[in-house]
Amino acid sequence: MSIQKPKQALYEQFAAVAKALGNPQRLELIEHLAQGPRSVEILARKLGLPIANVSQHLQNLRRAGLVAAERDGKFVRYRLADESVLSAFTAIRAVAEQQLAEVERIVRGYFDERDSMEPVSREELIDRMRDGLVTLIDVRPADEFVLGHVPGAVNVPLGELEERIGELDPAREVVAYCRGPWCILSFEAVAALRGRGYRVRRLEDGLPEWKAAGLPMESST
Amino acid sequence: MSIQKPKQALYEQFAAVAKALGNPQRLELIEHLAQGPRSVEILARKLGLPIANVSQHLQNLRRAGLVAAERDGKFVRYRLADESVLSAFTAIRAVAEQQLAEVERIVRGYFDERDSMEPVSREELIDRMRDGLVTLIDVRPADEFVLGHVPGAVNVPLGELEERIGELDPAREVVAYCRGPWCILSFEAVAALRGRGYRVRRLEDGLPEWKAAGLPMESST
DNA sequence: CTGTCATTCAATAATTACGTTGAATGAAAT
DNA sequence: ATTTCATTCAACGTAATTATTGAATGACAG
Repeated sequence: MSIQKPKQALYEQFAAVAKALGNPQRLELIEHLAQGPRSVEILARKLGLPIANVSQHLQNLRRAGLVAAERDGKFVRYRLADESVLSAFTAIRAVAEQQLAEVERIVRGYFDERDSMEPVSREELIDRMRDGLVTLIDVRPADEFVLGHVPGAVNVPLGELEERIGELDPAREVVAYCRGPWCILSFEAVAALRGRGYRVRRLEDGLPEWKAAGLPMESST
Repeated sequence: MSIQKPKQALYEQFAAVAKALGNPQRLELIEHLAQGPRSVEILARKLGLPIANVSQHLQNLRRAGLVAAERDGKFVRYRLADESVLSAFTAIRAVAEQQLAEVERIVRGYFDERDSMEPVSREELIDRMRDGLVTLIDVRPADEFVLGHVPGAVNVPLGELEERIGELDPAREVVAYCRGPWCILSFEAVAALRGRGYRVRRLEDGLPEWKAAGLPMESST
């Protein structure tokens, strides 16, 4: 029976991909790489992990074919190997969202806003931006912002939100986005601004999804 | 900083889903369950594994929220918890297909047909079936066939193909399908029939994808 | 050529995952 | 009640995964 062997081998290939995704740190790396290419050092700083550790995780991802790397002078620039990697990440997140009430509970537990946290869709945002009705803020750190952001967005990193709150017109609705639908930064921003009386909502997705949808990007180089 | 804790917890939830998918046996279980609910014993027979082992894998999947189980007399009927599980499986398979030339190589290595192995799309199949141009054969084992199949398909399990080859009209094109795009059964069937001079192709997907697309199903109860 | 910096490698220890075995449940049939 | 059968549990040894550490590479600057 020549059936068993290749079947096994195929499932092992598929499992290798899933196994590479089966680690919280690596998933976080993928979410960062979904925003654009990054060096090992930058990623290590973002995750707050030792460089050697991040390097190993990245090599793990590379062995599974999820990321690619190329040398750029002293740095090694890692990037997602393919759009299908983000699809897989998204699909896994979707399973978690649907199946694990746990996920909802975690976010709810920390951001106990009884009032509306319903997100804004990309389409709605585009419409309201065109009509000049909203202020769009990107609450990611400045270094991520310069590497790429939604056109028209103002960068207000979460840490600077308090001091720069005067820049925001209280008469206009504010929409905040960051790295993805479960990225904590935008939840915190919404909570903070709402506490100051602003009308504010989160964008349903983050930058990677915006990019994947083929919508225009802007970068400050 | 209240940011770290929930972020970690979220990525752990996502990783738990991927981790459950990161095992060849469990992926094979999911592919079987994508065809319909199954008992532990049936799955164990299909995979050729000890029952206790399969039971543990299924509980593993259940803990991650990928499958659900309900008692039915002496049996326990397992099923996919949600359509999103099949999406995740498909997305992971897509990454493997794109990234790992290995996958292509494995199949090619065992089925070294230089001539056209291009599959038939679902749409093309539906058209040609309506026009009565093709014989559609389901090469899965009979027990899987009776639990659900594409309307109009004839069940010719791979093992019976040789002896029942007379039932197939050599003047009509044959299309074979089985459990999924990489299911080995249909590759073997195509190779065997082509060796006998038949015009024969594989359906690009298998039954789970047909079902997921909302196309009609038929079962022989 | 030397020093510096980003990255990788190698070795270790702690933890977790895996398959196997035989016993324990739980439901149905005799 | 007892038997039978499907499933699960508990315990074990083996293997794989993980983070950590310090040393090794490889590229650039002076």
